[in-house]
This record gives sequence, structure tokens and C-alpha cells, in this order.
Amino acid sequence: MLSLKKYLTEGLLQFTILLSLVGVRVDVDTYLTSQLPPLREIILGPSSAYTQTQFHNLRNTLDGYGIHPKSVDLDNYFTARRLLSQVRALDRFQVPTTEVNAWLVHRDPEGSVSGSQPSSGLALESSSGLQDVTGPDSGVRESETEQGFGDDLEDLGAVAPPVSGDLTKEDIDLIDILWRQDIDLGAGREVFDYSHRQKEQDVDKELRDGRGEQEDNWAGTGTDALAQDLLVDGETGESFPAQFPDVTSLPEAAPSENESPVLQNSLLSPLLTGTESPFDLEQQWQDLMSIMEMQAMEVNSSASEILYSTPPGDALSTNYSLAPSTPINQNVSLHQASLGGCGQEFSLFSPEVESLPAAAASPALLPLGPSNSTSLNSTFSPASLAGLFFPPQLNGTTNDTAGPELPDPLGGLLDEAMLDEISLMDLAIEEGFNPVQASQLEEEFDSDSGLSLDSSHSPSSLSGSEGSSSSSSASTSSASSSSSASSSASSSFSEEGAVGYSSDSETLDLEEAEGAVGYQPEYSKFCRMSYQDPSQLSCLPYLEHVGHNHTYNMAPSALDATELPPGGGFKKGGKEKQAADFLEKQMSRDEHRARAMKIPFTNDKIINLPVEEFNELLSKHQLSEAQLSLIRDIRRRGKNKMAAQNCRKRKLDTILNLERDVEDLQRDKARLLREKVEFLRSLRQMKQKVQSLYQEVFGRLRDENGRPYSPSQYALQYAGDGSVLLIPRALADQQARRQERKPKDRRK
DNA sequence: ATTAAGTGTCATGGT
DNA sequence: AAACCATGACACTTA
Repeated sequence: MLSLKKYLTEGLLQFTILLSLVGVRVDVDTYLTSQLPPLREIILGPSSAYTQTQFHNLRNTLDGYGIHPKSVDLDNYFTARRLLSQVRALDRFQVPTTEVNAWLVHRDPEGSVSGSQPSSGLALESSSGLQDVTGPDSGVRESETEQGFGDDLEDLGAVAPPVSGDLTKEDIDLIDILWRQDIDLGAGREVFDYSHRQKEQDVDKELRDGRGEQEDNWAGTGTDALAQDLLVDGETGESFPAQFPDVTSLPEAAPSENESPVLQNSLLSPLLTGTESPFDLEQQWQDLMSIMEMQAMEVNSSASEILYSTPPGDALSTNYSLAPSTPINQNVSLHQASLGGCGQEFSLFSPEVESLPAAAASPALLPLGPSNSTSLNSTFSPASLAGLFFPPQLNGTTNDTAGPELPDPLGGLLDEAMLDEISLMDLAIEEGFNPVQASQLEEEFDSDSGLSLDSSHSPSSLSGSEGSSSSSSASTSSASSSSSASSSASSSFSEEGAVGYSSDSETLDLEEAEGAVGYQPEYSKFCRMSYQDPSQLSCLPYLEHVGHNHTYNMAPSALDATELPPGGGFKKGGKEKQAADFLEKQMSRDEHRARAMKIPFTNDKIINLPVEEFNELLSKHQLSEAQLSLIRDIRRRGKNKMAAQNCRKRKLDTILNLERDVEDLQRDKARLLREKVEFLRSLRQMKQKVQSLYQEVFGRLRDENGRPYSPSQYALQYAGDGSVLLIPRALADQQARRQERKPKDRRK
């Protein structure tokens, strides 16, 4: 706790100090304390504590800074939980902040500078509500998504009003603690919210069942009731999930109704409803999500600020109680001002801005609504920091171009990442990310191992043994699956002798595989093949004469039946005669021919003897041309037979290997997909943190007269070296446009 | 009787 | 060139 507080505060302090050094006056007053980490750490640092392992890597590569992970303890404590919740909440909105609404309402009356910007906050606030609403509203969404929405909605409810019937005091305390701890990490409070977790569990169940029961979740808990409060507009009585006003109403209504968060909710919601296609929904979702999270960040930051003025434990309660004139409110107002409802702020702080059309105040909303079509770029683009936090007016005019305004090193990546994520989501939905894979993924997550290539996962457990069986081929990545089984198998009778494709372990492996997979036919086949193989006859002489008869019932007594000189005297009892007849039937055609031609040696020898010995053998006997011809044919056919067997075996192995490779690749793909989503989430959260910090710092800046700077006129700009400058807005916009063009040109 | 799978053979091409 | 091997194609056998 303390460390967190310190962490954040120090970061902010340092940030502001840096700003002040740059020449901007900062209202930091009491916050001055100890060390001053690099600015980038202030900005990005908090996220490090938040991040997962991969994220560290990613971030490092992304921002180019070798930021060391901070708050290791926190990582340990929360990483696992966060990962899990993130995974489970992948499809859900995080709508952490409903509280803001209350703030705004209470705040309006306040004329003080600090409390004067309620409207801005409202816009975003309502947007969050919108988000929630949007999901359910759009019937296009799939069940999972709907669930996610439902959860989020619930979350909203749970989060907003502090008291939830189902939560015990302990629960609440725990949640608060966790939440506060995670403030710096940027996690939305819902992460720790009991009801939220409950929902998650429900969702998991539902996912497993393949069908969710959203309604149950909604009505089930006390938090649901809260959620319903949010969902149902108090003034309009409008039920968000069900229906929304026309989008068109927003522009007009928003300006006039800035003060009423509730109303804005109703107003904003329509924006979201606009999109209907799944893709748009996804985009929208992402937009809203990020915004919401950003908002959550704001709340968090405000809460963190609360730490200064109030006991840490009161942070939540303070938020809930919404004391109008508390320092918290001031903090909140700062955020809000930068976020959305700048209109009032302007009126208070910058008269010149006040003259702006009332409608302009709504622009804060614009990013939300319009962003639907413009996608994340407008909302999350690097420069969009300014856009997000600055007055709507500007956004309204420079909505599209505003993005690149700030040369945020992360910006481009983030944007792309966001887009990618969307496409990813689509991919996931379209492709293999069905319940099966999802469950599999979940499994892997639970196991805490990103890579579970265990062959047991695959429906056909063939893969494991197969992989081992073919040491030759393209089995590349599957090392994990097969490994041990093969090496020990060499004892099998599959000595293939002269044949080139001799993989000792192969036969056994196949057998094992078949046994496991039900490859019975193959099993018998290979057995036969093995026995048939002349090379094995040396080991199993009694099988020598098993021919093309599909049976192995070769009596040892039949040994060398053909080799023995015809009429070679041996007693023929009844049994023996029977056996002989049987054996004769079992003989291959070539054996019959050889017998008929009175060939003086076994086919085995004919076939498997090395050329030299074979020729020697031939030379030892006086053979007719016919006999010689037959012998050569027998040898040729015999060798070809083995070759064919090997060929087929090889073919089969190849097929099986390919099959396994496909499975492995599918697993890898799913894993990478998950990881990507994770990364994107982390990136988004990090960016939100940066944004909130930006907001906060900017909100604390004061000019010579002690007045805050107008977001519409000034913007903070990150320099490449990590410094931060306060520059005129126009200049920032210019630069943003410049930067925006570059990537486009590249594409061309 | 039909069919699919397994085998054996042949022709061909490569080593 | 001879010997071998690999493989596609075809035919036969068997279940």
C-alpha cells in the first residue's frame, strides 16, 4: 500500500517537477519528496508493476527503454490474479467507473475552480455507461460477448455505489484494499470486485456450457441492483440495454445537458448503438473499453490523490460518498476537465474559450461516437492523448487529425496493436477460437504455462508417438510431445535390414501409437510387415515363410521348406503333412515358383543376400536360364516389396507427422493469439496510465496567475528524450498532423 | 456384391 | 552400367 502510494505520488511529483523545470508552473505543493526517477519512469513506470512477464519484454522493445520491473511484490501478488482475470475478461468490457457520475452530480453546484469542470467528466462517464449499454443493445453480439457485457454492466453497478448487498464488510474492505493496491497498476476496480469475480466464474461456467445466462447475473446479486440503477436512467427511465435514443440526438442534447451525468448516459448510449456489424462492435468495443479503462485510470489516480488528503482506507468510501468539496473532488475535476466536459472549465478558467459554442462542449463525446467509424486510431492514436484530454472543441474540428498530435512513442504501436487486436478478435471468433480452444486456452492459463504442447491435448494422441517415430522427417517443433517414447523402442523386431528406411524404433512407436489411438489395422499391418521382412527372418527363422497371406501362423517346422532339397527325407506324420500343406498355402507366389523351379536356396537368401554373396551363391549351383531368371525376378520383386512397404510406412508417417504438426501449429496459433491479446491489453492499460498521468499533470499546471491551463490551448508533449513540454495547442496539432502523414506516406 | 484397406508388382526415375 | 531404392499406378486379396 504505502509503496504504491509512494510510487504513484513520486512519479507524479517528478513529472510535475520536470514540467516545472521546463518552465511550467506546477501546483505540487505538498508532494515534494524524495527521489526523482526518470520521467519516462513516471509515465511508464507504474505500468511495469502492472505488467506481466511478456509485457515487460514487449514494452521494453516498444518504448525502447529498459525499464526495470517495479513493485516486484505487487507483481507477485497480483500478476497471477490479474492474468487470470484478464484472460477471463478478454471479451468483457471493463467499466470500472460509475462513481464519477455521482461526483459530477454533486459537483455541479460548486463554483470553485477545482470543482467546476464536472461536465467534462460527465461525458466520459456517460460514455462508460454507454459502453455497457452498447453491448447488450446490439443483438449482433455473440453469447460470450454478451456475457461480457453483462458482467461489465454488473461491474458498473458494483463499482459505482459502494454498498452492495451481497458484499460483506470484509469483502468490501478486501476489495478496497486490493483495489487501492492496484490503483497504481492501473487495474480497474472491477478486477477485485467480488461480484465481478463471481460473474467471471459464472461466465466461465457459461463458456463451458456454451451458453450464458446473462439475466441471472444481472438480477442475481445486490450489485446487480446497482447496475440496474446505472442501466436504467433515473430521469428518462430509459433502460440502456434495451434501447437507446437516436444517435443524432446526442450532439444537441449533450451540450445542454452537460451537467447531468445520468442524462449523458442516456445520450451517449445511442452513439454506441449505431454500429451493428460485429466488426464495428468490436471496434466500438475496443474504443469504449479503452476509454473506460482510461476513465478507470482517472478514478484510480484521483483515488491515489485522495491518499494525500485522506486516509488510504477512505479512498473508496470517499468516492462513494462524493463529498462535493473534498480535495478528491478537486482531483476528480481535474481529470474530468481534461477528459470531456471542458466547457465549464473554460468558462471558469479561460473566458475566451467560454465563448465557444455550447455544442462544442459536447465534443468530448465526439471521440466516442465518431470514433466508431474512425476506429481506434482517432481515439488512441499517440497524439490522441491531447485529443482525449482536451476540450471537445478541438476534437470536434480535428477529430481525425488530432490523433498524432503528440509524438507518443507508444502511440503508433498502440494504435496498430489495437487494430490488430480487433482483427484478432474477429479472427478468434471466426476461426478456431471455439469453446474447445477457449477451454484449452483457459487450461493453459490456469496451468500458468504459456506453452502447453502436451500431446494429450490433441484429440488424436497419435501425435506424440508419431513424432518420435519419424526421426527423419519434418517433425520440427514437436520435440516436446514425443521425446522419450522412441529411443527405448529399438528392441522391437522391426529390424528392417537392408531396407533403407530402417527406423528401429519406428515399428514399436507405431504400435504404441496405434494401440493408444486405435490404429489397429495399421498395427496388424506393420506387424505383418515386420515379420515379413526377410531381414527379420534371421532373428525369427520360423517366420521366414510367412508370405502374402495376412497371417503370421508360421510353424517353425516349416522352416526352410523350400530350401530343403525336394524329397529331402523327413518323416511326415499327419500333423506334419497338415502343417506342410498349410505352409504351402501360406507361401508366396515367388516361393511357389521357386519351389516349382527347384531353386536350391531360400527366397530370403535370394532377396537379402548382398550382391557379391548372391552371385557367389548362384555360381555355386548349376542353374538353368529359367532358374536364373526366376531367381533374379524373385530378388527384384522381393526387394521391391520391401521397398514398397517402407514407402508406405514412410508415407503414413509423413501423414501422421503432418497431422501432428498441424495440431501443434494450431496450438501455437491459439497461444500466440492469446498472448497478443494479453499484450494489447497491457499496452492499452499502460497507455491509459500515461493518459491519466498526463491528465493529472496537466490539470495541476498553473500559469503565472495561478490559473490552470486550458486544455484547448495547451498540450503536453513528450520529447524523444523523455522530457515533457507544455506547448501551445496549435503547435501540438500541427506536429500531430505532420506525424500522421508520415505513416500514410509510407504505406503508399 | 460392393467397398475400402492392405499388399504385391511393375514401370520408371533417381542415386 | 549395374545395383538399389523410392514411388506412382495397378491388380489382387481380404475383411
